[in-house]
Amino acid sequence: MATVSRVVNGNPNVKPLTRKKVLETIRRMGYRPNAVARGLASKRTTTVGVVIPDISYAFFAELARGIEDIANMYHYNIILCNSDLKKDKELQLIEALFEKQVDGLLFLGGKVTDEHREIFSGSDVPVVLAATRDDKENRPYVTIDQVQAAKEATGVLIREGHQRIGLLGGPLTDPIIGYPRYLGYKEALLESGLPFEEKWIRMGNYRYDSGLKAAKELLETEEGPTAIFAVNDEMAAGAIHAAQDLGKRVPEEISVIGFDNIPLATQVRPLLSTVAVPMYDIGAVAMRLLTKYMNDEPIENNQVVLEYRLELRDSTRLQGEPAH
Amino acid sequence: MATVSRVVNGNPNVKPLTRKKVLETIRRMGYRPNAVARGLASKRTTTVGVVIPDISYAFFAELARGIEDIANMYHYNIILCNSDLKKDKELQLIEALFEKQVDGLLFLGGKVTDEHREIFSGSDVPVVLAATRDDKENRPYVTIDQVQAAKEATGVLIREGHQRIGLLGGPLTDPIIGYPRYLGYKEALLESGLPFEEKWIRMGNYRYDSGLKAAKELLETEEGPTAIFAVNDEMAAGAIHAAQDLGKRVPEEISVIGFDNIPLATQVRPLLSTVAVPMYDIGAVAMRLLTKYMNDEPIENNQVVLEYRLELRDSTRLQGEPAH
DNA sequence: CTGTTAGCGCATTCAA
DNA sequence: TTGAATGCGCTAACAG
Repeated sequence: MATVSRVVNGNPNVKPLTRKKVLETIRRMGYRPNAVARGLASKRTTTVGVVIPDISYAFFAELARGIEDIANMYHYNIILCNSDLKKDKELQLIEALFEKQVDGLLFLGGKVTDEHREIFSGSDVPVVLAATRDDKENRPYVTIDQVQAAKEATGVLIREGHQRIGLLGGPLTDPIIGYPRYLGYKEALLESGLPFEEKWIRMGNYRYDSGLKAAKELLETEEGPTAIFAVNDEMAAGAIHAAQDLGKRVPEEISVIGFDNIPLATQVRPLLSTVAVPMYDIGAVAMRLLTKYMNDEPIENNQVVLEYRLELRDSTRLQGEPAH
Repeated sequence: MATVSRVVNGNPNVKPLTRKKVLETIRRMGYRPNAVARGLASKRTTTVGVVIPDISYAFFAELARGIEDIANMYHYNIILCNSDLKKDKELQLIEALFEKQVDGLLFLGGKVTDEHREIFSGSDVPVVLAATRDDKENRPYVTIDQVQAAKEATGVLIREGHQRIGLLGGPLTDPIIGYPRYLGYKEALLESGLPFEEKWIRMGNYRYDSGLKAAKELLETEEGPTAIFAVNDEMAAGAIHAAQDLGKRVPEEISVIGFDNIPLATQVRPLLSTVAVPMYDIGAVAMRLLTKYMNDEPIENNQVVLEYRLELRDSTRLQGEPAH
């Protein structure tokens, strides 16, 4: 019995001939190791929990792919849970994941509250944040500099000479996307001495339809913006179509820049200029970092800020890529 | 100890006062049940395995959302695995999932081979197929009638009066999408007495870029098609843009119809006419069916064919919805 | 209604 | 290099 355990787990202390015989017998009997029993005995389940806002968003789907690929590479499985960004659901899911004895947890894109911190620190399971961060406590994360990126995106419109730049934002209560990207927009305007006007700001829910609708409102007003920064690509695509529906040409009359660089960005005409966020990499790097924690590998940097890139295509007029 | 187990599992055979005391103590101690131990003892893990081609495809992401929602509703967790439609990877994943003692398995959108059948029947874990089927063995599935739907989509173009109808297909070796949708296209043409020409057929990989490229080739040829049926929306969107890039107006000069009705269909101009596939429902119904198997509930129908719907928007000229 | 007992299928000592 | 014994934390009879 112990010997079988040894060969199944690749323990070298088995005579080659014995190993061969065991393997043969395993094959013949169709023996399948019970990972649950193994998990109970070894206290390792080789599965990690992933709490993600909504897998049906292109952004998170791509991130999840990065996570799963790396997990698979290190022989982990992932238990995937949609949180819809609801705190109570998040908490309940994390609890359930801990009960299932996951070896690690990836928490994506939600706000980290005291309740999160309490449940996280009540366990010795490593937790890595992805596409979010905890600015109060020191917890490992992988993300990008949202404020700076939003600032640069807005900067593109400014350098094109626009004086009236609108914002298609997300809820300011969203500390992960909505607020920082709003902040970047605001800072860019203020630093350039351009007017920052509430009336050129509309909040959406990150979906195409909300972008379409909000952009229409913006563009229909007197003295409306001549350029729009949307905090994600879906809304930006909506803005392009809103402009077109109103008979305005993009980018000749209206410039639009988005954020994320989801596939949709190259599936609209004109091609959408945007901030290319390394979605897959955020997931992959976060998962890799988590494996280091789970296997007690040395960790040089547990708070990684990935690079983004301005991807200027045809919905803006500026050419080339500015340094940043 | 047994009493604690009873209150944790909601067993009614506990005196209310005792229950209260146990609950109180649990809270005070911060006791967290170990689901792995429970799984070993009870032989139920309340987790199901999901093998899916690629979660970063909008189609499967939406399906996965349906699965997870219903799983969550019935207090199951899902272990999500991307197979990339590779048989060996699928097999290996299924094996790993069985080792982890999943209570059930959802197998999505891959071809079911003899090797699949062997591994499936070598276990008593219930398996439900979603967005695919096994036409050789009698296994539960949830899907739509691909051939008929493709036939109707093609029929829309035929009724518009087109004589030269092109196909943007998938690999004919793909028995789930590529082949049946090709078949529907072919049957529709033949039944209408229209020419079925190889030269009007291009195979893509379901991605936007391949649709764009293939459609360009098709539309640039002499005597090219005046209408295109793409077997999925991404390629259809590519076709719309290919036409536009060539200076042809959609739908005035070229009609395009897609398949799936992913969000992209309403995020291009003109809005894409397509076959609305109930992606979320396929996932949800499949998961619900699986819960019935896992809980030994009576099952009236274990091979469900869901309804699709023609969603005629602006990339075709036909109005309204034909009966089917 | 509650406590006692015996596994669940493994990994992990410890001896041999 | 191998086998025997122990226990991981729980559920499921069973007895009381």
